[in-house]
Amino acid sequence: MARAASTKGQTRIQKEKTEQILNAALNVFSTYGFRGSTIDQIATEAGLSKPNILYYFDGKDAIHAVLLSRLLETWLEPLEHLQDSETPIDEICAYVTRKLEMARDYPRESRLFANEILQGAPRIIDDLAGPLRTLTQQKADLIHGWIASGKIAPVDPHHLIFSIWSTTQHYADFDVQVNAVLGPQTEDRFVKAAAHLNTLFRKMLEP
Amino acid sequence: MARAASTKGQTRIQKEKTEQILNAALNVFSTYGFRGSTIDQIATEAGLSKPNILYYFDGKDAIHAVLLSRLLETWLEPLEHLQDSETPIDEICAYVTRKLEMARDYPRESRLFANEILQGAPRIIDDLAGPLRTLTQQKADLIHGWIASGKIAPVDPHHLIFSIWSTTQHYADFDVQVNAVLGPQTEDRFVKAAAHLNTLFRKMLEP
DNA sequence: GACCTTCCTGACCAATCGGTCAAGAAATTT
DNA sequence: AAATTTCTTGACCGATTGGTCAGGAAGGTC
Repeated sequence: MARAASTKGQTRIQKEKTEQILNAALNVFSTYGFRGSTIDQIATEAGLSKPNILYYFDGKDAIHAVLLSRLLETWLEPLEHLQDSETPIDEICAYVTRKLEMARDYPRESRLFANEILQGAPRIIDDLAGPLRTLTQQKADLIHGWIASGKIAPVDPHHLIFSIWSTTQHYADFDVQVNAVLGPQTEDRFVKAAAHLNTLFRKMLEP
Repeated sequence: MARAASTKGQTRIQKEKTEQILNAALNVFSTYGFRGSTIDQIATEAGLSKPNILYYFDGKDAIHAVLLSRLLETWLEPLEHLQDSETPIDEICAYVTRKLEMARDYPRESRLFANEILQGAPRIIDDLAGPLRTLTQQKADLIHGWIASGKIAPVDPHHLIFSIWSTTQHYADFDVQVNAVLGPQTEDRFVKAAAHLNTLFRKMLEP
């Protein structure tokens, strides 16, 4: 067991180096996926030697596992915040905005997730079919309630959620394509995207 | 130069084996990305020996290149078909439907593309910034014309196109997640998705 | 400053990687 | 059926992979 594995009793150096490694690993894994990434790449990126990486982590899998579990913690948070409201359209649009902000501020995490899903999600399939499914079903019920009371237009709640996920994460995962198509005028991309997605979902949900 | 490289004068066996290899390679590359895939994997998948693969193709890169160029040929086709019409909303919805059908019928191609983009699109960045950008700009102008004549509601044409790409491809690229969240009731997924996306874009575009 | 723990690395290992090659097997042509 | 071309593969190569280990350097404690 590597030193950093125990969450308790970390020295100053341990905290620094593990974060340094995880940050470098996030860069590498989010770009090349698990199988396409090497410990050497992570070591170079982190400015450390390979054996030093393996001093803090039990192996390539262990690093990836920490990143994934950290990711899943924060990934579901925005959806968890979706709650009953007198103005459900605003509530949903606020969720869209939050998701888009995450795509803007945490693109590496988004791509790490996308890579894992694309490759069949071997390491997180249980989380998807478990907690994520439960949470999604719960929020789908909430949305269904809004429909039943005529507060929003009738839509398939699950597919609405898929639309929100896909449209927002697109700006992180397909960033290269978005840049290539829009050209070098990069600055207000997320502002325009926010406005666009806001109208998109608002118009769809108006009864 | 491997035998299969010349498009002309292929023998029966050459045609068969190259297709066999490309099919296997599409399975592997679309799942693991370029760097995460190995020639051995492709060989096993194709039921051939590794040297036999390399008899038909000049190397790993060559196989991947053929798959990508084939992909790009067919990938832009649906968007190219988007043309001026008296009923632009129907025209756009038809495009959405076509894209969704491609996600249903060619999920491997979609994932191959997604993997390439996620990994920074090193091999197709020129196609993105060139032909794709030109075509997208052209269709954005077309959409802008519809807006100017009041036939559809005002939207950012580029971001509209992004929304169409992301929502449709989501059902191919994030297939595992969609399955996990929706559960084993898989059959009419694409039917429901089609209906959902139809209302989504129709309501957004109505003036 | 002596002692103990933590930290770091060069050298190394077996396995796998992309790719080569000579030589034999199978098709095809004559 | 002989000659020629096409096809296939076991054995092999150097480079890279994930990972180990002994031993030295640095940090912290008394």
